[in-house]
Formats: sequence, structure tokens, C-alpha cells
Amino acid sequence: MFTLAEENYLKAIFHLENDYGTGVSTNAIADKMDTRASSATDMIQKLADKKVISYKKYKGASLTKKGKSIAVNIIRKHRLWEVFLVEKLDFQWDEVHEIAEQLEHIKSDELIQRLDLFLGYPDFDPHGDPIPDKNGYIKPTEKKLLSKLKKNQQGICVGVKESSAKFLQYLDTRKIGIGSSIKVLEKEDFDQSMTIQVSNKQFFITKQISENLYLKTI
Amino acid sequence: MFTLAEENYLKAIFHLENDYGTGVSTNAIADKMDTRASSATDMIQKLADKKVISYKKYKGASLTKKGKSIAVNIIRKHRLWEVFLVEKLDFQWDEVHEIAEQLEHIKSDELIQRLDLFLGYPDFDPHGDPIPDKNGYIKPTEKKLLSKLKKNQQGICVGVKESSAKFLQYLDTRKIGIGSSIKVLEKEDFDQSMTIQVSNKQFFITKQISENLYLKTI
DNA sequence: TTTAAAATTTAGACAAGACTAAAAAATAAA
DNA sequence: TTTATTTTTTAGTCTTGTCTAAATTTTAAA
Repeated sequence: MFTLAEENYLKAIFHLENDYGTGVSTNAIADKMDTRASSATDMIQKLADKKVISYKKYKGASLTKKGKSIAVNIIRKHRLWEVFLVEKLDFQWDEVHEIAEQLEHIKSDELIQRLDLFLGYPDFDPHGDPIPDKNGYIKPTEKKLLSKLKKNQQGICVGVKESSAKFLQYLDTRKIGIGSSIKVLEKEDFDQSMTIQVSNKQFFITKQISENLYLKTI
Repeated sequence: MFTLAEENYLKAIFHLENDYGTGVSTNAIADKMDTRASSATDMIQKLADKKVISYKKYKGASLTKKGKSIAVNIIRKHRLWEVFLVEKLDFQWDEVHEIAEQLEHIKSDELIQRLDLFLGYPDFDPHGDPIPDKNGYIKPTEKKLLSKLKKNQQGICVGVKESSAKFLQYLDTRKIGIGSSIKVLEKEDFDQSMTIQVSNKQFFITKQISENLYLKTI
């Protein structure tokens, strides 16, 4: 059985490997966990002892098969609870992350099984992230960051990379959400800022925004 | 903010005061928490420092107003989650306690408010226990233990005192549940054992059973 | 390739919450 | 009312997960 802290580290390492490739540095983990490098080292050693990560001193950490399976299961729970909060309890998509961070640690396979059924086996959470199935399988989705699009290309918003309340509220005020059709009208070479068209409105957005919006191109 | 351990101690003290009157002994707390008296003393002192219990050395502990309000709120959450598990996820009444023990510690007032609405503001949990409202008010119910009834008295089962899976399964196999009509056919003076009638069947039950079934008499 | 800087690990400490063993206080028994 | 028993508290230790400060290793720069 794993403690809350261990589970959170595993999840952090999973996300870091997903975003930046395998072999995660101690500092990256400490950063993500909002803690000190020395604390991260301690936990890394403990997780290595438990065989959920492989780790060579000074060389970074990667999840083992077992570690990955634990991490994915936590992510599955997180995303299912987010669906519950939005679909059943009428929360907004920017309000659910904190609560799901707590709910994801509830231990009961039966509960998650039944929750999944109750929600109708959803494929995506409210931010467009895929929900792993109970075997840990994550359906691959062909989505790309808005920042990768060139002038005049367009797509449908299928997800967000960052899901902080601030970012989601930024999107809300501009009526950008999952399903929105987005077209690049202008793209500035120098700083990657863009002018985009969303339904009948135009917005100027910075690189920081376009790097956090996923589109399915058409 | 209170830790998980602190919350559990407060809940335990609340239940003990409810069952056996105000001023709870260290041993009673240690017993309920399945820990050692010395550990209980440590925690009692911490809770007294935080002003959620009043405590004089060697003289037992009682919840302050603040402590009681925290305890009741946890119990409210526990019982609402139990309703959710049974009503929405189709769990049996003997399966929900463990999971609700975890869910009761999720911190979000908004969540509980919305859950309460989603469930239709239920008054009782699946074991017949009243659900405190958001101000901590617990509707008083006139129920009595089956063990208090005399020969030929009868009532409707409105709740159980103990809610362990084993006890609930004992009731299930005899088709005794909330709403069952129960009549005392015989009562043995010596050991308080009883013969009872439930719908068209008769059962012989020990004191241990009759002391854990609440009836509303008619 | 030697030096400087950055990243990482180790050593030692601390708070929370548990434990054991022993001391002190309260209660029951003789 | 003195002794024995039970209850409760204290003292000291342990584990988890954190921290700071110092040491070590790796990487980058001169």
C-alpha cells in the first residue's frame, strides 16, 4: 500500500515523463511537488526501494511498470471524479481540480468501478484529458498544441494542457472551451503570439496560451 | 485546519459522549481509536491546546462548542456519502462504512452543499442515522433500542446502533432492515434473549442483537 | 583540461502520531 | 484507612516526510 505522499510523487513523475520524456531529474520532481531537492531525493530513494521507480544516483528516475500502473490508476480516479463533479454536481470545469486531488486518493476499486458505470464509462474528463480504463489503457488521441499550428490552419479544441483555475477562467471569459472551433489568423514569428478566430470573435493570444490548448485539426 | 488523526479523534469523542454521557475517559478514547492510552493522552493534550476539547488531567475530555461543530460536520459528510454510495452507486448498506470513513475527510464545503442537493437533502443515512444539516442541527428522533421493549410490544426498525459489515449481514440474512416490523414474542429475564417476529418469520436473538437495533414504537 | 557553477545527495534536525516502559494519580478492596 | 489495582500521564524512542546546511558529483565555461 502506498501513502498519500508516495502516490503524489508517482503521479508527478508520470506527468513529467509524459511531458518531457523518460528519466526525470530530482529538481524537476522537487519543483513539481513544491518541495526541496533533498526531500525529493529522500522520496526517490524510498520509491526505488519499493521498486516503483528505477533510479541511479545523479541520473534521474523513471517509473517501473508497477509504478506506472499505480500512477495511471490515480489519474483514472482523478479524472472520473472530475466528470462526476461537473456532470452530476454541476461544478464548473475550473472548480474541480482541487477537489479531485483529494478524491483521487480514496482507496476502493469497487467504488471506482461503480462510479465509472454511474457516469456511463466516460472517455474524457472535463478538460479533454483521456480517462484510462481499468487496465490502465489510455486511448491514444491525435491532438496537437495550438502553438504548433501555422497561419490559416484551424481545429477543434479538444483539451487543455494546464488546468489551473486562472487559465480556465481566462478561457471562460473568451467563451473558449472543449468543442470550440479555433482558426489561426496571424502568427508572429518573433514571439509566437497569435491572432485567432473563435466563432465570430477574434482574440490576440500569447505563446503561453497557445502552448496550453490542444486542438484536433481538420 | 485539522489533520486526519485529529478529525478522527474528535469524531470518536463525539460518539462516546453521545453514547455514555459527557466527560470521556482516556481509555475509552484509546479503545475506540484502537490505539494505546498514551497515544490518546498525547492527542487529547493537543486537542485541548487547540480548544476543541476541554480537559483536566485525569478527569476526562469533553468537546467544546467548536469541537462539537467540527465533529458533527464530519458525521454529516460521512452520512451524506453513505447515501450517495447506496442510492446512486447501488452499494449494499453493509459495504459503505469503510469507504465513507475515507470520504468524510474530503475538504470542500461547496462539494458537500452540492452533494446534499444532488441527493435531495436526505434526512437519514442507509443505517437510519439522522444527517445533521449544514448548521450542525440534528433532528431529534424518538427511537428506542429493541432491548428496551417488553413482551408483546412491537415497532418499526428505524436504525442500527452498530454498523459493522458483520452485523448488517446478520440482519440481511434474516431479512431485517430499515422499515421492518418487529414484535417481541418472548423475552428471557435471565439473559435478555428474545424471540421476535419479523413479517411471517420468528427468530431467537441474543441481547447483543437487541441492543443494536433501534425501533420506533407504535 | 582545469575551474566555476549547477545539480544532487548526505547528514542532522524537527513535527506529527504512534509505541513501550515506568511513574504518578485515582479508585477499589481489604 | 492503608494497600492493591486500575487508570492516566510522562519520558524516551521510532517512522514518515519535511527542512537547512554541507558535501559530493556532474555539467558548463574559460
